[in-house]
Amino acid sequence: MIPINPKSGIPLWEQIRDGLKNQIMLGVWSPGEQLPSVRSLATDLGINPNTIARAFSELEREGLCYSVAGRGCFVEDNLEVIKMKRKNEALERLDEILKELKNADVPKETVISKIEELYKEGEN
Amino acid sequence: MIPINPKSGIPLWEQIRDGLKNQIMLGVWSPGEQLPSVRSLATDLGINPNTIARAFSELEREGLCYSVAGRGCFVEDNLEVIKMKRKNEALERLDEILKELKNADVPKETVISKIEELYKEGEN
DNA sequence: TAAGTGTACTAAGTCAATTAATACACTTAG
DNA sequence: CTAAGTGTATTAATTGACTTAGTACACTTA
Repeated sequence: MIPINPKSGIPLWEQIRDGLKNQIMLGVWSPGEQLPSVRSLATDLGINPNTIARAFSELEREGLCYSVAGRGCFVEDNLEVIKMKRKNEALERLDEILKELKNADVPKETVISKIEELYKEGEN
Repeated sequence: MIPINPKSGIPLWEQIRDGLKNQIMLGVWSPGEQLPSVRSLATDLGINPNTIARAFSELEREGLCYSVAGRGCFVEDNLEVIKMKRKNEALERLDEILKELKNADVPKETVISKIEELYKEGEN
């Protein structure tokens, strides 16, 4: 069951999206497995089916699942693809920041030392 | 004269803020120099003085100028301080991205090669 | 065919943001 | 001291976006 707090100020569809995302990432639902239907979740949580559908739609946009009209919503078969996509997005943002730092005359060595420092902390 | 487009969807105060920011960065107004007054800009552009004041307030928050009640709004004397602040903000964002990349198992070498590549392009 | 699925369209309600009207407080030239 | 100029605070109206729900539609499959 996904935790819902209507008074939190956070939109219901976001709470549902994040709850499902967590479950998917934790492996509660296996790749390719069908997620609970829009209507069953709606009745379980006592809210409108469209709100669930919105959450599904966002998850699909993020690549975590795919919906088929008349059949249901299924967990993405290959979660590695998603991780790869996120990696690439992060690398693009890195490019942006680096350009900005270069324009601000931050020397290359400063940036590199930041990296060395961070990667030293863990075991990666 | 600052370009204004009321139909653009971008708030007037943001357009004014960005226009003034550009002029300051380009040196149209010298450090310490008094900017046009809230009311003169308001009548020039045909909008409410409060909208101009909002733009000024934001510029002050960003450190590009400072307002004195009864006297006027003046360009910050030391623009280098501002550049330094922005540099630090960019470095903080760099930290965020690096953490994310590390979590996504992006090897240190990939990140460093990105840096080498970018800094090779220009003359910095 | 019937029951289940996702989806599209519309509308109501809420809430935040923008903008303006107005009055206030301060500084300074005269 | 006063008047004209400055920025600022408060309030309100309006607009617009967002969330959510109601309802109907289109598709799939047992």
